Amino acid sequence: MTGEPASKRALRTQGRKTMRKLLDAAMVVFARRGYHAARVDDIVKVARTSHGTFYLYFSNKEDLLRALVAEAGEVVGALDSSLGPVGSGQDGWQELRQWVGQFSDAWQRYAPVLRAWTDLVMSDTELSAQAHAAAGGVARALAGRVVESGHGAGIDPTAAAEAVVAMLDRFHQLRLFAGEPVDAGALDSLTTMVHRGLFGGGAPARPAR
Amino acid sequence: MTGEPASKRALRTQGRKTMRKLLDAAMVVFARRGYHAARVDDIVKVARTSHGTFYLYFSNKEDLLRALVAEAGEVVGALDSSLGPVGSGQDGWQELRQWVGQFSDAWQRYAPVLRAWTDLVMSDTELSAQAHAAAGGVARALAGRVVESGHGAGIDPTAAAEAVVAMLDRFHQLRLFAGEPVDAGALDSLTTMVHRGLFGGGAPARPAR
Amino acid sequence: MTGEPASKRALRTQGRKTMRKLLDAAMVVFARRGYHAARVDDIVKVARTSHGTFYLYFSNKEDLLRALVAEAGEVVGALDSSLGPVGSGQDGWQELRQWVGQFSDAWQRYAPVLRAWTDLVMSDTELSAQAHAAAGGVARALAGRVVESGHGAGIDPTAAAEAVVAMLDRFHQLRLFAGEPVDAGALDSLTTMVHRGLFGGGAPARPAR
Amino acid sequence: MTGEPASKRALRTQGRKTMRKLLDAAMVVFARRGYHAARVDDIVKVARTSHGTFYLYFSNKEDLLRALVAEAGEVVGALDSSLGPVGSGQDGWQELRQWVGQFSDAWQRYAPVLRAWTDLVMSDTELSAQAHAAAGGVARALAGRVVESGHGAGIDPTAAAEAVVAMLDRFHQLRLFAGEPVDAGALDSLTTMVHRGLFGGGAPARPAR
DNA sequence: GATGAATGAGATTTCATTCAT
DNA sequence: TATGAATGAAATCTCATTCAT
Repeated sequence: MTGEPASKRALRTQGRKTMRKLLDAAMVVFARRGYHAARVDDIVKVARTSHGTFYLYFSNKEDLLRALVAEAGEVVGALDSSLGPVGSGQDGWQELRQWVGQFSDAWQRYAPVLRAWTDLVMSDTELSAQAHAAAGGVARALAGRVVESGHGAGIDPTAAAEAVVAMLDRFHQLRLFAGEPVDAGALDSLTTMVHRGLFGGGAPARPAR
Repeated sequence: MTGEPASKRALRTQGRKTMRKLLDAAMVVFARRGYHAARVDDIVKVARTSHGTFYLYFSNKEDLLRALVAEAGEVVGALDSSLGPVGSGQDGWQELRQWVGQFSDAWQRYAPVLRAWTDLVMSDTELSAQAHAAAGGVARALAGRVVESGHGAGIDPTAAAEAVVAMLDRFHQLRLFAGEPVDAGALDSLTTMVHRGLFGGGAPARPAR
Repeated sequence: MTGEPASKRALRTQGRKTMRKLLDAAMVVFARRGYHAARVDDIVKVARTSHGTFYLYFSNKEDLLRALVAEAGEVVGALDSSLGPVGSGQDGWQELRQWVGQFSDAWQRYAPVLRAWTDLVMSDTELSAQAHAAAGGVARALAGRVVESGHGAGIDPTAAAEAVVAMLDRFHQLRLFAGEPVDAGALDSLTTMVHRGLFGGGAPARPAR
Repeated sequence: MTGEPASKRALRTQGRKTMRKLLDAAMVVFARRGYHAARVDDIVKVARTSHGTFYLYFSNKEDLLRALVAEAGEVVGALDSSLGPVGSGQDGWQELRQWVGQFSDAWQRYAPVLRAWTDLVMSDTELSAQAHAAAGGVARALAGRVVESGHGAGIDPTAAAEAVVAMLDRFHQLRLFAGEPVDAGALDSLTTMVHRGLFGGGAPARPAR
């Protein structure tokens, strides 16, 4: 909280490499133990560097996590703009499905960061609002599509979109932290549920009628 | 790490009262600071008792949290059996809605416990599986109703039910920890979404046309 | 150190019984864990009584140990006067042997107390002098016999006698705390050594000459 | 209870110095208060270092004591091989006397360690056997000389040797902890006693006759 | 006489962070 | 740039002793 992260300094090639080693090591350790249980000692051991070096690049443990969250944020932020219009037909389902897949990929890639983040957020009331806001970015994109689709009658699109993001997030958390995979079939099911729930998607392959 | 003191001892009236005071105080403190930031010292101060007394009843902070989780579990467990058949019509929506409301009430009542629990689970890989299993109980009840309703075509009912529970859980988390209310309107929206998504619920009151 | 041992109070039959239970229980616990590691809790559990009762009879843990030591002291003190004149012949050996045997019996009977006592003495410089003085009583008796025997030329009888007591004490300690028995043969050997060393005892059965 | 930190790490010059400071400080504190009463806090104060530093080098108080015991063990172990053949004449007495003197020097040098060790052993049944085994090393050397001298008839050399070591040990303990010196005269007396008792030593300077 | 709940001083231990080299 | 020894605030936990019933 106090010091200055060295992030301000212009880094030479070697410096960048060391910083990268620390970030990667942190991912590994956060994956293993979460944020609180992760000791700076563990991180520098995995990075094969020293305590002193750590504080050359980050002002403290939280600073490092924020750097990782920022990295993750760039990838996750891409979700804001990658969802096209979602119709009630097969095309709409496909559109939604690819977006869900993208979300899942991003989540899995940064799972340790998200885990650590959740861990930190739980201890820091102030951060909770931020987290809500962050999820909000993605949710807004979705809410827009719901309104646009015209099938959101009787539904508060903001709340619904938030809920969908919450669902995707927590679903991945539960499955992955318990060591169970998030397979394509599960993502199909979630997609279908959301498609029907918010975009007027019909029962799939209800051929006759 | 062990955890056993008080559990073994048969408690008299006074003992029970003191234990209750500690559990309640912990709820308060966990709500304020989360699990990790909560110090045993804070808890005993709120409970107006002493450090030593704490360890008379719980072997450590985690032991106390587990006791609270067990209490919460009884209330949450009631949700397993409180969801009746859900049809695609208005009645079905009502049934689902009351269940969602019940979930929301339980969640809000034990919000601090759930927050603390999440906090702890994040640091303890072993517990993650347990948490998944616990959520599974409620999810199974829902999955059963989905299958029974016959509108789950193209959906893996287990995954979908899990996802709904995940959604309700995380949605409450996001809103409440950010200090925003979970109002009836939002619950209506979630209900509608799920009703359409899993139980063939139509657009509400789409009378004419 | 502070309070008043209730020992002052005149005890009724029931009171005596409870006190006895506590003393016996303490012997058991001291035997198992030594003085420092013995918790008052252990003692009252073995005695099937309560914390409060303990302090009704003893002002603290040390007080109880002193009571046990006093008991042991009566038995050990008998050694002061039970050693008759020790000649250089077979009779002298017999006299010495019976005294050594008596010492051994007393020691083994109060082994837990002696162990606890040693434990306490180690932590309390002030008590060390007392312990020395106590051992001195027995040693003086022995020193007297050495002088009297006329075979102590070139030997400081006080130091020698002290050393013999030290030897008997520590030898028992080493053997018994290590779980090995102190058999008659070993006592015979020690007796012979001392008999030759201080009382002019010859090689046994040096018949001729 | 584990015990490992510093042992693993390779120490630089500074590290060694700090460790030495801690070991020396512990000797001082153990001498003043014994093992149980010695607080880690006291040790670091004497060593003019910090609490945290202590745990950088030792995993706990017991670990430190074991390190000291190991050091003392090297010195004491030298006694195993420093006793030459002991005849029944003046030369034999001299040989024995120098060995006794060596024992006394070693003991006095490590008195605080031995005191602490005794203190710890009293609380830990498991360690008692170890202590017995350690004493055994020195005792075996002595037993060998007894057998070799041919004057051990009627004596179990192992028991006798053990007893002599026990005597030397406890005699020093009693005297030193009580603040009384172990003077040369006392050591002469003990030597004479053992020489006569186990090696056929005659009455000293019984010139005529 | 007896009980066991309550106390709180004090002991051990951890670990994020600083600093001298 | 890098190192790792040193720091010390804070956290956990124990247990002899007191006290209300």
